Amino acid sequence: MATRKTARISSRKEPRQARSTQLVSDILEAAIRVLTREGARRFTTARVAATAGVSVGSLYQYFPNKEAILFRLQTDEWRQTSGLMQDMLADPTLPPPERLRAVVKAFFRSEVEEAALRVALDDAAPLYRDAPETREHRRQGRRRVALFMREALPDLPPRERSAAADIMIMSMGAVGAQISEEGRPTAEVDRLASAMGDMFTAYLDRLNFSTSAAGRAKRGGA
Amino acid sequence: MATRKTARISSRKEPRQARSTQLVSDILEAAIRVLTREGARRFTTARVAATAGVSVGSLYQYFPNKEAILFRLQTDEWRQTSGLMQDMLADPTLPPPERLRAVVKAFFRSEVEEAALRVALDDAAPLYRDAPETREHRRQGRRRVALFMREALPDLPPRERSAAADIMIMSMGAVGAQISEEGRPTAEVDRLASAMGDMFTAYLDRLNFSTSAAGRAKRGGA
DNA sequence: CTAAAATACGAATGATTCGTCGCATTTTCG
DNA sequence: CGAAAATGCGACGAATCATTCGTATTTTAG
Repeated sequence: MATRKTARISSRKEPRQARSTQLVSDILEAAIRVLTREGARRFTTARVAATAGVSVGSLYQYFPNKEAILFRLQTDEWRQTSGLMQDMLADPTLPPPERLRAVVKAFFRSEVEEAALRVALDDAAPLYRDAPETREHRRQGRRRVALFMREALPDLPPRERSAAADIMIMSMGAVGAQISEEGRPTAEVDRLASAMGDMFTAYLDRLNFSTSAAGRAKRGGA
Repeated sequence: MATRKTARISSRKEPRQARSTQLVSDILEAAIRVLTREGARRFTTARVAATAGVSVGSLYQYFPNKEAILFRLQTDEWRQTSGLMQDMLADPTLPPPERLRAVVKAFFRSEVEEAALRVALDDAAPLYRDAPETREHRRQGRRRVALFMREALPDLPPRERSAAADIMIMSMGAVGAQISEEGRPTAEVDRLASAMGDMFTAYLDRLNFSTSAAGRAKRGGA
């Protein structure tokens, strides 16, 4: 087991002047450039600073360490899709399976959109994966899906329902890491998204069918 | 994009005497220990050598670089499950869906069995991911699944069939990275494996049903 | 305008790591 | 046995990096 030190990852100090605000956003922009163009292995504080046109010292004014920059990028990425997912999963005008399809499709699209960044962040994951903030993000994601599942699979016992949710989350979690080829045609991405959507809905339908059938049988219905 | 140098990963020289054969296996054993106990980040040649009770120089006699050790471990892991999968997927005595369930279950079990090692190898993946040998392994895996799919989804057009295969491979690929908590009870692992098996079979059934129904309709049948 | 606070700088530091090389020891084989 | 080949050793060179700290510059506020 890799015993990690559950490092603190929070901002060192908040930028107060316009100058420093600009500096921070320059650094973040540069960090993305470095990460996508050079990869996680070459993501060094010196390179980021140079790319941003700042000095390392300045960088360390606002980020306690390298992890913090990566974590910030990951957080931004996560926020960017998370809100969308939330809205889609809760949309009351669509039946649950349709919502799920929509979410899957949006997710594939967004993962492919910035494939290089996603892969690089993934490679760098060991650096920030165990941070408490990261855990919190995961927890929230699970909670949202769980809420959706209660609606999509109302008759399933909680234990099986959460297994179903876990499996789907797990499957989607693999997308970013594996779809990452550049220049992949949109049609192919959509085909894959559609396939995963089909798989999920087929699964949901079967779960609902078998439990409601069992329920009817128990209650003496046809 | 991370432009990598597609490093050569092959043995530097073959051990000829009993002494050196032992040395190599000592190194590999130590490598596993270091990787599982210390994690990918602390996996250094010095630590591996020390753990094995050998010198760095000796290590470099039989491995051209650090990647080679990791790659060798990954290959061994892969071989260990690959044969089993192959047999299960091709077993003619079971209907395809049952085979798939069996494979999924076996896969979950094996991933959890050595969770720490899998996760660490995953973290180290950037070091060997782009090696040609690794690509070859992936290619073979896909070919096997494709073969299975031709049997499980005979009526599906090839394009959709391969999308289905990709989605399932992708989903299973996520298991190792995400199921890794230690001390996870076997019951829970099996529940998850079972859920994924259910999902896959529900998907297969639906694909078969809809295409065979469409086929019947086209041919004028009921 | 001026003193204090905030911000920016980047050379220096200390730690880590990979991989090599010349030499010592052990094994093989005639 | 004895020479040649194989194996084993670990100090060392070279490179890379994260992070700090004393100083210089800019902004703010009185």
